Amino acid sequence: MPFKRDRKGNKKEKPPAHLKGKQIGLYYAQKSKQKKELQRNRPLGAILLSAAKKDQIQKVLNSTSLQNLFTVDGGSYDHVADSIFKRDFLRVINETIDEKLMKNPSIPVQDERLSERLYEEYMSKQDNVKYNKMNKKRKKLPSYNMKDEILKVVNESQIVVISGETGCGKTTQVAQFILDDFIEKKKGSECKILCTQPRRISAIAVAQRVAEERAENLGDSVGYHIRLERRSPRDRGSVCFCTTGIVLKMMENDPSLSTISHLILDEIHERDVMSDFILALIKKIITKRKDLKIILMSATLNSEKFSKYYNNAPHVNIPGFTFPVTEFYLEDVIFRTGYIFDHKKISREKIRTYSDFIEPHVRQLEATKQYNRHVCIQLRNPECENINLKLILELLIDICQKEKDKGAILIFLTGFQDISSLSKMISDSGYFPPYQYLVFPLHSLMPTVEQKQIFEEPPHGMRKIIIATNIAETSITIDDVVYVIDCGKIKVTNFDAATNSDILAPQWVSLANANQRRGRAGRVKPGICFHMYSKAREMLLEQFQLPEILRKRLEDVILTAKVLQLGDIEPFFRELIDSPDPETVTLALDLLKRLNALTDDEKLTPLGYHLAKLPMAPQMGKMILFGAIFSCLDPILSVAASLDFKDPFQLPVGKEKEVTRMKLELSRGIKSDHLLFHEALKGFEAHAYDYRNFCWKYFLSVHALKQLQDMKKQFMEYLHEMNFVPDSNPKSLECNRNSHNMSLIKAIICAGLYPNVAISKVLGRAPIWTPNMQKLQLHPKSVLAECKYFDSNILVYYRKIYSNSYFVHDASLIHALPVVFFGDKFHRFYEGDNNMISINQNLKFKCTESTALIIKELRDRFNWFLEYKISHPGPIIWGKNDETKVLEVIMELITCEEMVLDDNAFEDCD
DNA sequence: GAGCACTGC
Repeated sequence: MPFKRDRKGNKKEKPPAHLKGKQIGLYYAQKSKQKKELQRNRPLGAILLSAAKKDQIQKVLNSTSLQNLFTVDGGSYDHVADSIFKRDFLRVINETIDEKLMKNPSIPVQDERLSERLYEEYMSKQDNVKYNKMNKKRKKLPSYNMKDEILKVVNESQIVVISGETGCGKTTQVAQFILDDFIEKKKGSECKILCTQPRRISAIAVAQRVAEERAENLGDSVGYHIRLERRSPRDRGSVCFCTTGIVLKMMENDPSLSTISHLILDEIHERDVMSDFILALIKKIITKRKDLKIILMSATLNSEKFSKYYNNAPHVNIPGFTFPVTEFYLEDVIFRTGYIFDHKKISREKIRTYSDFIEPHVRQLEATKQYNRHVCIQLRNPECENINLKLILELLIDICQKEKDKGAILIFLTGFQDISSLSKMISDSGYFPPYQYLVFPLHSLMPTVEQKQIFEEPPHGMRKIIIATNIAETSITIDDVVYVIDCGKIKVTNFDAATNSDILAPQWVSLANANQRRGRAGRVKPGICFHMYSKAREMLLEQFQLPEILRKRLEDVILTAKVLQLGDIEPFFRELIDSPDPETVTLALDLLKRLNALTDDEKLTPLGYHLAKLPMAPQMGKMILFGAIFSCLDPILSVAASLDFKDPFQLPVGKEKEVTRMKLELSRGIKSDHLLFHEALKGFEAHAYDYRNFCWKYFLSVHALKQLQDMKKQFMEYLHEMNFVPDSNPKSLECNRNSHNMSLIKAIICAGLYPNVAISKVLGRAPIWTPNMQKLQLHPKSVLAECKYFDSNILVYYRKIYSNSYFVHDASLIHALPVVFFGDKFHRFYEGDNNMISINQNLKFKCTESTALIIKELRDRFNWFLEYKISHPGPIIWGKNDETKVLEVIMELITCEEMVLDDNAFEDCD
């Protein structure tokens, strides 16, 4: 065979002599495609079971009679023993929400004595000094002037849209107007208001503020309810501020919100999935509950859209009040700083597109002589549209030297890298000595987000500079900001149905974002905002960011819809304000069917029913159910909570290397980010008295760990309520018989995360690939990224996001058997003389015929058992009867495999 | 030799 050598000197096959020019290229393309195909088809390894082991398994299989317990009967579930589970499950799959609403009418509460008492209490408060002092402040709010108009509209119609900008006071006042009106009319007992907020902190903060205005403590007429935390107000004559998710969960049991008189949905312009979802549910509810009042509150910009959605519901607009903020654009910044942009090589086409866009604007500037020639030349350079940290630094220096007001400066950037670089540039520049400037990088991963200092007034003679992501747009509010520098970009994850993956990319902000950023400069006095984009660019900005429902995977949303008994998904999605892409819907339905959460005709399975009830992504739900069955819950709860909420590690600027080192130390050589999360929580929970030192040492967020610990408890309560565990303590012995078995825990992680499997072609080497040979990279934050040698070629992961390339953010190295036992679509086949098995066609393993048969039987037996257990929830009783024998065999195989392969790995290393 | 928007049950 003819060879030639490639650039690296390796032998390379020559193309046939008759091929010329382009054909040679095509020949090589074909070759590489074939090579990829070959790799795709290559088995990942061999599965070996000794004859003695097989004998032992066969004995267990012969001695148990589990298959008699369960026969599938075409969806009627007659075989399922009568139980609470069966009753609830059948109701959810067979009844529609409309039928449920009919059965659940509201009972108006009229308690004259209570109303009288509430009235007396309210009247006596009118002389309260503190109350009156607060009232004076309230009366200055723009919304206060519109009290009568708001009450009139709310009285006259079932649905009202109230719009107003920040500072108008709608969030704190509207609920109080309604409540006080009821009380004054001696109808206080008939009023029970629920008011939603999109974020946890705002629910608490608003409740505290309102209680203060009423000169009361939380728990009287005002309370809050967020996940894992609540201060309920009195039952009647009250307002409860809660997160949107809480209301959605309430509706699972009581879709008509039968005890509520008023539902206020605040900040609906943010268009998060949950509030969009509730908006659609309201349409169904209002026809059955004519007495329920709905008040929708949004920013002014898109309030019309909501009014139209409800058949032109009446709309009240409240003028806002903030201090004026002067706006400047890139033109002004270039003028001020005299900055000169570099010239970078870009394609001719991009130059032309840019020039078509900017030329009319620059010509106009030239004609009006608003700016000098320099500005016009610079604007014509396409480079001026990229984020330029040097220019931002020069602007910052200019502000500090020339502007008289010494208020705080807030800079919006897109991500960790930029924030970190700009912080370094600021301290290296020499213009910002630490005794005059307090510089705070602000990012969800940075420890500064938990520092009080950011909110406080700086010491005399010092000035705050905050460099933040969009976290400072809504989540974190710093009052004394006077200058805002807005880079004009924002990072957003979009789900891409074509590649079935999330894409994280910077894009231009929407006008709504830009307004919000600008508004951050005018909270206490007049401010200045610098937008780092031209007036021409502003003309092209979208009004709003894409609503979340168009950017997300839809598995969770579909499960929620199912458990709310909304029937077929597509008709319901069509009723939403914006309907998601059908392709994304299909992908989500397919995955739910593969997880065995939905049947082929889109009905919830018993497993799906449990997954829908659990407050987490379905993969994590499956994981904790398996953790309960295999009695290794505590570690699995830690993993599930961390993956579903957030990993507790922080990343201080400039400490990247050290964080990596400490993570490796904590992971003790186990190649799994998931087990690292478990170690973090284990350490935190073990150091009851000096957890702060532990957290400090390993760069862990105390706040995040506490919340994760609470989530574990909550998950346990759900499992207990579902009757999968005997009590609700995550640490209880019955639930943790096997919690020391790391191989088992990794196998259960695999059971939850499957089909998110990645493989490396060469044992122990990066790069890694999807089974369909898409190239992946381990994210540098993963402990596996540092790993020089893998002792297996299979790993499972939860998050895969495309940014510069496809990054796997968290991973665990696992061996073959967990995939073989817990993966779907098991096949046995021959390749030549070799007996093979495959999972989902794309993960192949060699093995003998008898091994394949015995594994298949074990798998079938386990799946029977699983299906039985899921539809007959009850704690597993170990060692007493047949049911645990199959589990024990599987566990033993999984554990042995790891030990054998570890030895092989050592030999390979030598 | 790498790099990580933000919420929520």
